[in-house]
Amino acid sequence: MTTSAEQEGKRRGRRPAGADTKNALIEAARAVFIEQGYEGATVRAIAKRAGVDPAMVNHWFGGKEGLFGQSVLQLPIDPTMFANEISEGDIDTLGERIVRRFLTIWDSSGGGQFSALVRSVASHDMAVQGLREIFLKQIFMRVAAKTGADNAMFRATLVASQLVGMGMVRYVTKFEPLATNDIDTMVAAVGPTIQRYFTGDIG
Amino acid sequence: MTTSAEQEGKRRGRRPAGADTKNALIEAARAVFIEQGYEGATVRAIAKRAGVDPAMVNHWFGGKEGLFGQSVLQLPIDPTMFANEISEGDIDTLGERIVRRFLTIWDSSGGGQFSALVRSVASHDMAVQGLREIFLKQIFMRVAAKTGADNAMFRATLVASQLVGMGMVRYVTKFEPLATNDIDTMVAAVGPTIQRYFTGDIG
DNA sequence: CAAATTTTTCAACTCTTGGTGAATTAATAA
DNA sequence: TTATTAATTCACCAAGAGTTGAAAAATTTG
Repeated sequence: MTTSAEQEGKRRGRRPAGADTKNALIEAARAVFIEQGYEGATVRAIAKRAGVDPAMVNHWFGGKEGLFGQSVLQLPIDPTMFANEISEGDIDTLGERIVRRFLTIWDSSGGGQFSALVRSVASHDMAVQGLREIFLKQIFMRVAAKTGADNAMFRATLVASQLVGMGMVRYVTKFEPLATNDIDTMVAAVGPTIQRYFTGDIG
Repeated sequence: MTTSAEQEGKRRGRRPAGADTKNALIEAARAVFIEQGYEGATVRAIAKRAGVDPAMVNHWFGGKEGLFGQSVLQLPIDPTMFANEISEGDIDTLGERIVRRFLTIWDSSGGGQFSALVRSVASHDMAVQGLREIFLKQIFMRVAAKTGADNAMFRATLVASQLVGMGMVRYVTKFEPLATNDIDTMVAAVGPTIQRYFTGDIG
């Protein structure tokens, strides 16, 4: 009965306004990259999920690579703000504050955003450079410096290792009960570890 | 001058014996999967590296998937043996023993094997199930049970989080100085964390 | 030796990939 | 209104993917 041209949403030409294709693509890309990784995710699958033609990826982002950078590689935090927030306050509760802040941020996306970042790092070398820059130099290194302890860089990497690992187990592999334990429980368990890495005796 | 049939090493038919194609493929697969990830690694590239025809992958492993399982997903340790080794000895140095053992094992492949596993987990859901089974239930859970502490499963996941994180930073993102610090230094820094997760107060 | 089997290469097939350019339609400017 | 610009879809391409089946050569078996 219906010709292919009659079907709603398949007409050619510019859309009747209000349709934010760019954002739709970014959200779809996040989801698909999370589920499939960089290589596994296809431009076609992303476009389909966004309800848009695959050619739009090229039009708006210059290609798959560009879309990747504009979706997954965008952190949900402002590094400088993060560093400042956790720096101010009692130095003895620094570890607890960081763990709480870390989990609050990543929990808000159900862990998907964290998964995506790990996938990026695993399948895409360029992401590693970005992470090092942001996490280490802009955040942990800055915090470690404020404590005045020696071996600031080593301490920063130790902190990163525990936080990244906690994220892996909670968001990626989802080992129970760590994956669903409430934040307070996690703070009590992991906070002291971070605290020691920053201000304690590490050998 | 030379016809294609004259060139050495390109004749058809069975090879002059002694050529262990299967193993050559497994080793090549490990290398390429490590460097490229599952999707990024091509059967052709693996075969070329092994000096063998791509069709051999199908012949010996039934396809790319099979080769993946027989190469990367093989852990370089025997879980039961590992659990026993670290269980025996002074319970107060349990943490140190685990860190030392963990690093010794994965350092031996230059970290590549660990990277590959992470890549698998990130791009291949089936690997997660395998990891949970092996790491948690067969190793850490068993050890945690021996200590007689409460919350054995929570403790096991905490241990896993710190070890996985250490592996991520040392082998995957390679943040310095943690990436190249010698094992003794790492044991001194991280050992106490593991020890506390197993036998200490975690909230 | 002859027959059967195993191992290997080769060529080709099909499917999917990311990307391109023209055509089409809506929105906007003159 | 008319002309211009922006947004979207479509059909198609070249490259590369994993896989397949037949042919060829070495080995093993009878």
